[in-house]
Amino acid sequence: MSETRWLTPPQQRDWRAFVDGSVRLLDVLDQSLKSGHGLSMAEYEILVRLSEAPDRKLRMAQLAAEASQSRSRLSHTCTRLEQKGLVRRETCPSDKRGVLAHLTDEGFRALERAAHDHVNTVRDFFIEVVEPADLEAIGRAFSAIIVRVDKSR
Amino acid sequence: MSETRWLTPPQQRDWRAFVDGSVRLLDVLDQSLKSGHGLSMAEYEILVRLSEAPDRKLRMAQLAAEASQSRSRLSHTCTRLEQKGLVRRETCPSDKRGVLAHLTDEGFRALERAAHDHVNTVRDFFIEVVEPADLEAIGRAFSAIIVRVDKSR
DNA sequence: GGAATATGATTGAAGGTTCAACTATCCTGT
DNA sequence: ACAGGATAGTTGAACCTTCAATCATATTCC
Repeated sequence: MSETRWLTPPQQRDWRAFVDGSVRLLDVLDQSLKSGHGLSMAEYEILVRLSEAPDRKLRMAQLAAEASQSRSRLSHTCTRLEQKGLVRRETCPSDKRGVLAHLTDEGFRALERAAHDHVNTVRDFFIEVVEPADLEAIGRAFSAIIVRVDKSR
Repeated sequence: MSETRWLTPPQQRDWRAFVDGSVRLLDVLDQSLKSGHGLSMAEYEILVRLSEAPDRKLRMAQLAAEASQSRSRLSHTCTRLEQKGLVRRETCPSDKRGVLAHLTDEGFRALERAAHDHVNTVRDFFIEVVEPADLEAIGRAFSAIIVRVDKSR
């Protein structure tokens, strides 16, 4: 059994700030979306990705990857979004195993409304609070983390 | 109804990198803790805070605040941790409404074991991947976010 | 061509989180 | 002293996520 190599105190401070801060920030965003528009952040992310896809359609697997969700979770969430009328599913013509999720017009309008408030919350609790140079650092750092995590799968 | 002030493209890029990256990173940590030690990250955080508290005891409300959890969630989680024998609860002598959670010796040992692996995962997927200067930026940024979020409550 | 295997997606059950309602104790002002 | 209100924590139900099993279609390879 190898010795544990602890983080240095500054590393530990920074790491903890991230863990606590990100949990709180994502909580604020989730609550604000939910109370204002009845959407969770996970649902919102799905709608965003669909809205940007060509024809507002995406295969389930790709949507899951883009929204950082498991396929199972996406299936359940899509079922709920479908019941709300925001998304519809159809079988993929080129691969009959596949399913295309697509954003309905109602879904698009719901997203437009939610996005307005959401962006303001992101501004108030993130963009305005963080120095521009630190924001860039965050972009760099987390892009690298995404690469690292995806490499490990 | 006011116009939506969208983020600039670089702001949007950085923001999305953070959302995606942090979800994936926290997922990796959660899974690694769960598969290796049967603990969720939320449970781990609770054990850490308790281990650092004087006498390894903390009031529920303070523990909830330090672990960025709701009181309700903490209650449920403590019930599970108690069933595993890692935590015990006792009524607070100075305020009979209050409850003190305290880490058992078994809980402390479980934490020691989990921490060893956890720190290595944090190293592999975070510390080693992020430039030192960017790490400092993250510390600064999220400390400011914590202040901002807590101010809004 | 067809058996074996891989991939895409869904399902149900188990486990965890949130929300609102509730109990109990403590504090405040009169 | 005590009514009213605030604070601490728990609870159960509804909701969401995870996990393992399943079904169907596609691909590989002999």
